[in-house]
Amino acid sequence: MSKCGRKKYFKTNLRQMTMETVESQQDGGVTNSVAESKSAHMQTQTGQNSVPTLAQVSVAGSGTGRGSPAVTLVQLPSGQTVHVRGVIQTPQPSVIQSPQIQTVQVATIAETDESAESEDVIDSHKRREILSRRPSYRKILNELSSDGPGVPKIEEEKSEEERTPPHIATMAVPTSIYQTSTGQYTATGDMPTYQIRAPTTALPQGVVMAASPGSLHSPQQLAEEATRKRELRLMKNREAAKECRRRKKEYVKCLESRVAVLEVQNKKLIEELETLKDICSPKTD
DNA sequence: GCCAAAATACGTCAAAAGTG
DNA sequence: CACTTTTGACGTATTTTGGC
Repeated sequence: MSKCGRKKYFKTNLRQMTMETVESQQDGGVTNSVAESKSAHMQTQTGQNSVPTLAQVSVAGSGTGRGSPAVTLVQLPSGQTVHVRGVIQTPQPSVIQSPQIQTVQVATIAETDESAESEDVIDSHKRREILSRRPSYRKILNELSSDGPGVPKIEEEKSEEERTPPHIATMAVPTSIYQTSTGQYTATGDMPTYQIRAPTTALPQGVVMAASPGSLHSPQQLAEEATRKRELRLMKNREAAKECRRRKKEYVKCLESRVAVLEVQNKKLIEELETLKDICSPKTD
C-alpha cells in the first residue's frame, strides 16, 4: 500500500469526522466514541504518544444546575483537565459550525464522471472545486473570541519567535483558554516544553537581496532575480504552511475540547430529564 | 531487534480568500 | 484589480507502534 493512499484516507477521515461529529451531536446520536476516535488518530506531535482514552468526566458539584451552576471536571484525552461551569445555558455559536455547511460528496461526483481516462485529472480538479473553502481557522476562532473573552484568539506569534534565538528554541506550549456555552474553562495541563527546530526565517544562503530593479539588464541577472524571487516565495510559503498547520491544530484542539464539554452537557441534560421524568410520572405501584 | 504499517511533519503547488 | 495570505491536496521523509 502506498503511503499516500493511507495519507489521503487519514486526512479525509479527519475532515469528515469533524463534520460527522457535529451532525451526530445535533441529531442526538451516540457520540461516546468521538473523543476516543479522535485521540486515536491524533496523537501528540512530538512523539510523546499517549494511550488513547475517552474524555473522563467527573462532576465536582453535582447540583442540578439551577441557580448556581455546578463545576464539572472534564479530563480530555490529551490529559488536559477542563473546568466546566453552568451546563444549562443559552446556546452559543459553535466553533464547529462553519458558515456554510459543506458536506462533501466525493463519491457522488465520481459516479457522474464517466470518462475513465481523464478521471484522475478531472477528479483532482473537481475535488478542489467542490471542497470550497470555509473561512480560515484564524477567522473562525477570532469571531468566537469576540463572542466570549475566554476564547483564544489566534494571533501572529512573531513576537514570540523574534524573541527566541535562531538556534534551538525552547517553546512553551501556550495555555489555551476556551469559552464554551457553559462558561469559561481552561485547557491547561502540564504541557511539556519541546525542542523545536530553528525557524527558517532567515533567508537561505544563496538568497541575496536584489539590487534595485532598474539595474537588472542581462539575462543572467534576470534569471538570478527570478530565482531569488522564487526562493523568497517558497520560503515565505514554507513559513505560512507551518503557521497554518499550527492554527489548524489549535482549531482541532478547540473542537475536541468543545466536543468533550458538549458530551458532558448532554449527559447532564439526559440525567436531568430522567430526574424530571421520575418526579412527574405517576407511581404505578 | 527487525520490519511493515501507521502516524506525523514538512515542503511545495495551486487556488480561494483577504487586502489595500 | 493586483498582490498577499491562507489552506487543501499531494508527495516524501521521519518517527512511532505493534507483531514476530
